[in-house]
Amino acid sequence: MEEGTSKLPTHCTDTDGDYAVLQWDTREDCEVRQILDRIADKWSLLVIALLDRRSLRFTELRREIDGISQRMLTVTLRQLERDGLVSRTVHPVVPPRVDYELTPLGRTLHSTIQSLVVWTEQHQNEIARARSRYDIRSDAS
Amino acid sequence: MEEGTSKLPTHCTDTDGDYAVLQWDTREDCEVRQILDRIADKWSLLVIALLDRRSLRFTELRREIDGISQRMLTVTLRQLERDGLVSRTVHPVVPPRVDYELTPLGRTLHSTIQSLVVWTEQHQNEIARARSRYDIRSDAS
DNA sequence: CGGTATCCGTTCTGATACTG
DNA sequence: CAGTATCAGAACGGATACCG
Repeated sequence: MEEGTSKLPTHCTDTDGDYAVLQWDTREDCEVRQILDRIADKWSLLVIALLDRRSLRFTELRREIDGISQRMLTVTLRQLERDGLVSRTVHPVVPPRVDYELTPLGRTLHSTIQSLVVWTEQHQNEIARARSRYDIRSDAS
Repeated sequence: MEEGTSKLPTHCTDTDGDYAVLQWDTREDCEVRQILDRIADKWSLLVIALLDRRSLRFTELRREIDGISQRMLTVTLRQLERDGLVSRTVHPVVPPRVDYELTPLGRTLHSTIQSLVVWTEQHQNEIARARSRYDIRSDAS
């Protein structure tokens, strides 16, 4: 199961100048690239960000994430569960109750995601201005 | 242009317990959601991460990002340029030379993106194990 | 309530051909 | 070299119907 053809060095840490440089695997099928695609997903990001602090039920998540369909929430939660980032707890009651919460691994990711969200909130006006500038220039062309 | 129907509070910072809680706009057309979709994009993430330290030419970026098509690199770079995250410099020489580099705004985003990449690298094995566990359970069902 | 299964339009993306 | 334009196939994602 360990690779035979030098598969998966995945990244190497290198020193260039006076600080560490991260050089990741350039291959498309690289593990890191695949995982990034998953967690940087439109819906995954929101689910992880919302599962801060307390567990949420399926319907609560759906209500919080405007625009998500039942199908996409299910798909997203299954992926996150598969990746060990979210845990799913079924309470055997009627009507059914299912709680989702971050696993310890998921919680370590949460802070990084949160800083991405915070960055976006703090810079949204700057980005909006940049877009206006760009669009005006394009119109003038 | 300022909203008339209480548009765009976009997020409010709230205190609950002993630390700040971020509650963002749940609306789908919210600015933050749109921007997150852009920067958390599969290719954008990689471009921003690669543009650390030095500017890169179009072809250099294409070589570094395995699997990206010319079209998608162009599209991605235009979006990042529009958002004011990447600057495009055309050198009037033959053959043409175009350099891309992070703007100051882009550089502030870079560190956040980088920590996402680092998180992924550090936890890829843990995720791979979680996936195996999940897949084995599913097979057994 | 919390799903699954299916259908089907839209969107994304790569391949290809062409250009300044 | 660094693109643009076009097109077709694949993937995404919503709507709907149904189930434990």
